[in-house]
Amino acid sequence: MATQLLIDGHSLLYRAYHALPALATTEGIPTGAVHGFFSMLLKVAEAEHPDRVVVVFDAPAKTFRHEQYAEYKANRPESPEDFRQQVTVVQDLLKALEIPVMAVPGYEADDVIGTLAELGRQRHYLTKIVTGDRDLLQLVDDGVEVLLTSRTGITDVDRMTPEAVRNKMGVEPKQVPDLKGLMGDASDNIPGVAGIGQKSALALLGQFGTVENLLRDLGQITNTRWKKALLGHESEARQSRDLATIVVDAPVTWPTVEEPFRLQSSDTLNQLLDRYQLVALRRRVASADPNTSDTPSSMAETAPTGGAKKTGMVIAGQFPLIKDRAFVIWMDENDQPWIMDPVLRQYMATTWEEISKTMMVWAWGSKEMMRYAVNHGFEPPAVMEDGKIQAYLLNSELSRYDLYDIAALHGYSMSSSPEHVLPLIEVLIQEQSQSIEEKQLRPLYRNVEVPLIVVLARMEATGINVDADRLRDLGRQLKEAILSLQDEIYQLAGTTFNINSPSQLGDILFNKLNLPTLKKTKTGYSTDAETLEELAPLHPLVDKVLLYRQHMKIQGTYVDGLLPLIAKDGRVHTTFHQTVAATGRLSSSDPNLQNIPVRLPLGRQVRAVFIPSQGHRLLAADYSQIELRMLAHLSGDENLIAAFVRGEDIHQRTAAEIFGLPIDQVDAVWRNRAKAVNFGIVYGISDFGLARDTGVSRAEAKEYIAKYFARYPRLKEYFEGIIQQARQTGQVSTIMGRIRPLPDIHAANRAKRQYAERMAMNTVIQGSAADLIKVAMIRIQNVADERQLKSRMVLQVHDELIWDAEPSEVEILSQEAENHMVHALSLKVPLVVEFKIGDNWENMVKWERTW
DNA sequence: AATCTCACG
DNA sequence: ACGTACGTGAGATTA
Repeated sequence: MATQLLIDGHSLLYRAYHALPALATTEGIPTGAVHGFFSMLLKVAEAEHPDRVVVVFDAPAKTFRHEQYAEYKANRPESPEDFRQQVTVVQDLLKALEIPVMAVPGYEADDVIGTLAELGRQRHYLTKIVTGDRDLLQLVDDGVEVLLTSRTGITDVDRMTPEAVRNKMGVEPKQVPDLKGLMGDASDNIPGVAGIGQKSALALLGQFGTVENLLRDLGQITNTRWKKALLGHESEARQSRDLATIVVDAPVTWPTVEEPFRLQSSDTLNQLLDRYQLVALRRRVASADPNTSDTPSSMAETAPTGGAKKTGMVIAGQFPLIKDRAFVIWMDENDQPWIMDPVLRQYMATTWEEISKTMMVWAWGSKEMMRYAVNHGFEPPAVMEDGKIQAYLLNSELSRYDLYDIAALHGYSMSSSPEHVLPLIEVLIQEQSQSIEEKQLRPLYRNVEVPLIVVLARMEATGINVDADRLRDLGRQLKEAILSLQDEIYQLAGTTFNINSPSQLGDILFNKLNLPTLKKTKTGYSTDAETLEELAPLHPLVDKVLLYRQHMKIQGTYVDGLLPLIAKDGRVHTTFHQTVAATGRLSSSDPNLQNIPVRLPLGRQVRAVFIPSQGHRLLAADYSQIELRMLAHLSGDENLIAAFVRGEDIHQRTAAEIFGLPIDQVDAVWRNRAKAVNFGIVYGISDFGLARDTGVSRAEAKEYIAKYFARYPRLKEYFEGIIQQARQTGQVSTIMGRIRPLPDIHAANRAKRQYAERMAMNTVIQGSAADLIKVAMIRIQNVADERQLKSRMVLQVHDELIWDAEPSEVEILSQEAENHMVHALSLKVPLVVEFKIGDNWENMVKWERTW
């Protein structure tokens, strides 16, 4: 059976117009919708193999079959100028492609399509109608399908057969006008019957079948509300139905078309394609026609300016990559995507749907692109490979993982011209994949780091709500306090000076006031908080400076720093960095939301400006003692494991063990010392550091450490083993096999060497904890998606996750979160997660599930 | 650009 | 006799 494809031109072009970025030629002629239109048309044509293709537009005439329709046209806001320009471009191109364009004065495109379908039926054609307009569903029958463009995009269609229409609309195709006649259709300006909505209309049609039957048997309606709505409004129902009814006998002649349909090159066409710089289409035409060369004529280059080097990504049709079906997407500094054919050095249009559904994505830094997709309501493309992540996993010590830096490491010195980007990314990913395999990093890469990218992109896109008024108010209070502190300091110093300048402050403290110098820096004497606290009893100015510094810190970093980063949606959208911390942790910047003050009341006021979305609550989940638990597991120390299995207060237990006290005689002082020892253990302990932090003598600190290791012998062996491993292999690895090179482990300089040893010990602990929470984040997000929760994960602070939570979801969300946090990895110690909830990030209180 | 200081885990 | 707690990011000053 022969097939005709009928394209609802206006509907399709309008969809393309909205689905695509506003691309334009170098002369500024808009072409985004044109790209999308033909991308769609050709895709459907390829899939459906039609014998003939006809595109139908509304005629530019003023008279329409229905006056009301003319009114609707007249009332409709003028379509944007850049849209109307593209209608002309599309029509010119269709003409050049020898695809007939039909428009009948006085008739809507729908009527022309309906009539062509009818003419097709008489000629035994199968008709396929491409549109986004559901009115056309009334034409569906055994010989007519509607390919309905989906709501999200333009290259995907729903195939509407009679059965599909019944499922989607709840009525037979023929009943669509009756349905609209009753319920109306706001988008088409069809009034319907007041008081009858979709549910009522479906129920009535279910009983009576048609509007005519319904109006004839009004007496049979039992529902008084419906009866009242219909009585006396019969004419409205009929008129609305007629408005919605597509005519199938418009004065249309069966167009003459070359059969079967195929793309065909011509001089006219090529000139148009060149003029509008439609490279993608030109290539498709060229590849469809063996007689034409594939070389474009003069094509101006339209490159974005600067900043484009930051993140690129490759999208390819198959593996290995085939260059003519690959695109590069640059995310520029404004987070705008530039889709480019790297071979032709030409920017072009394709759709995110096309990328997601049909392309295998290879990327160099894909998170920005995903964040863009999320922000614009597109399904973020599933990334197969991200070379930047690979490079980081292979050597987490570097400070940058920009494409050209890594290329240089691999011995490639490429110019940064666009056509080099694709092969460069391709070859680097291939080379790095090999190394990932060799270093046994594949599970970490494939199961953790790559799936995490989209989780982070979504967290960034979501952002966290901020009470900007409260933040500004805090700023005003701080400003006042700072001015008065400044005054007091100048009074006490007997002079004005820049308190923010360590050298000027040092001059006042150490020369003018003759306070003792306790600690040196590279450039002079230290004035840090630790030093000032020691000096405080000696002069009243010192405390004022400490207080001034606290206020200044809050004002500068958190108030003035944060305010300009509040986006139009009233939220701050941090960037999570996945390739920065050498241990495998995430970091956060612009703003850094992982160091919002919490310890002091003054700083906590900043925390209070972070609030949930309207009607939501903030929910936080903290791992308890995650690093010590991880250490207990990794070392296998029975004593430490037992303490966690018994659910003891670990600092209290440590105090009892190393200070030889009965557990119930451990007071706050001993507990705090033990806590410092535990921190020290995690950091790679030294007696000096411990002494400094606890205030005890260095000799005493040394004794604590000795006792600690005596009580936890396996732990000492474990650390020794880690350092041995570092010496032998030059690296250490975490619980999931993340590696950190430690080149300084053999340094001649002892300080450097010891530093590397502390890094070795700390990295396995910190890095393994980072592995753990990443796994949890991915699983929690997957479950939240499956359950279609409205709650959104918004922050990760190393051992803590925070959600902007829909109140009714808190129970289930916390249950899933706890489950996946506690079971992310199977350890020899139990993991414990504590929940808090609140109306801002400061006032959160412990929360326990009721079931 | 480097240094100092300080916020977080 | 060394010179130290581990991992980050940001703002202000100084060079």
